[in-house]
Parts: sequence; structure tokens; C-alpha cells
Amino acid sequence: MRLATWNVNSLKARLPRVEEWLGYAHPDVLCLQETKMADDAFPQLTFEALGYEGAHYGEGRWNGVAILSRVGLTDVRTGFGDLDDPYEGDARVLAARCGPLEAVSVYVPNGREVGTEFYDRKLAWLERLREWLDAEFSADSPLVVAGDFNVAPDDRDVWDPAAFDGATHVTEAERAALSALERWGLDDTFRRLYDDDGLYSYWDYRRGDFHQHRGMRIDLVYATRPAAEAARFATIDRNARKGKQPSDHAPVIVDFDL
DNA sequence: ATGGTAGCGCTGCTA
Repeated sequence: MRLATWNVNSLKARLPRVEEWLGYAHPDVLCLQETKMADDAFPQLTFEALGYEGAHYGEGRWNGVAILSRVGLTDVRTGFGDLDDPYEGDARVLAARCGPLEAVSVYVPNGREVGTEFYDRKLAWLERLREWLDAEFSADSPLVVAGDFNVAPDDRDVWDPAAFDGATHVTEAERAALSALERWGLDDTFRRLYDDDGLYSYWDYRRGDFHQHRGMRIDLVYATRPAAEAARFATIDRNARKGKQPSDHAPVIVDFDL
């Protein structure tokens, strides 16, 4: 079972590259973020022609999440259900059963600047995510929560911790929110397999950051213990960040013995 | 140099 997550920064702009990537990475499940489209624009038939069922949750210009699967796609759910969403109106959470596991595609709010209400609601959103997982799923069953978390779990996950002093994505409060998810029962599968620093999944389009190796690891594949213990291999496909019209994020791939 | 680039969609916002 190969699962991947990719913030594509507009599925309309990225569709040719996503099609090409599916052709050589051939994941069983792909969680997408920032599709930036409404549900009626989702290219269902394009993915069906490649052997994938698809579910999409999007409101239009911003945000938007999707799940593609070639191992079944049922029990599709959007948002936080009955719980209040601190970013109500944004499409940031989509869940589905895909073969042996439950898959959740998440696009965590950016937070903009520390001290703003956007940042405060980012923290509240991460807390709500934990509450929703606790209400809907069991940490004892195979579950993967994959997506753009807009938080770098520790200093190994940013190119220069000093450059992020006072910035979002690295604050103690954001990292504590990830720790709370881990205490609930989620493991960072990539970190379970590899200790190295400098393994990034996102590079700003500006200043030539990709070629200067100025990146962050903010795209995470979290899994409950029954799934995490079955993780055998992971990689970040930096080739997908090169060439013509790349997303600013690279896909993160995890292979499970499931 | 308080910068830079990309996407959406048509003006400025978001990241």
C-alpha cells in the first residue's frame, strides 16, 4: 500500500503534472491539498481514466482537499462534522475509507503572523482536529492523517531555525499542537524511518529557495500505531518540484506493508 | 532592496 500527500497549489494549474506523476509514482492513495477549485470542477473522469476513484471537497478559489484511490473509496466525510470549525467556510478536511485504512487529507491553516487572530485560529483548528479524530476514529485502528500541516515538527525540519525566529510554523505552541496529536496516537511516519535533517517538502517560489536548499518539512504523513508499524519506506519526490510549472510543495510518499 | 514568485481572476489577497 503506497500512500502519498501533495499540496498541488491549484489542481487546475497542476493537472498535467499530477497525471504524469501518477503514471510513474503509482500510489494507491493520494491525498491532495490546495486544489483551489469547486467540487463541480474536479476532473473526476481524468482520474477514472487512470484507474482512480476520487473524492473532492472545495469551495472555489482557495483551499480545497481531495483523495484519490485505486483500492476503494467509501465513507466519504467532509469537515469536522458537528464540531465548530475555527475556519468555518474553508474546505480543509476530507476523510474516506481506502482499502485497509482510513485516510484523511488535511490542509492546516497557514496562520499568517504570530499574534494575529489567524494564528490563534490556526492553533484552535489543530485542537479541533484532535477532538474530531478522537470522536470519529480509534487510535487502535489503521488511520492515516496526511497533508500540509503548516508546522515544521522540529528544528531539523527547517533550513535555518534562526531565520524563523518569531515566525509561524516553528513556534512552541504550534509544535505542542502536533505533540498533542502524537499523544492521541499519531506517529510521524517519515521521522520514524529517517533521522536526517535537510529533508524538505516545501520551498517558497521566491528568491530561488528550492535551488538554495531553503526549505521546510511541513507535509506530514501521520499514522496510528497499527499503520505506522507497517511503514517500510518513505521518500520526498523532489523531482516533482523541478521543471516547468511545479507546485511549491513536493509529494511525500510512504509505503506500508498493509 | 522591508524585497521575491505563483495562482486566482481582474483587484488585491493568499501563501
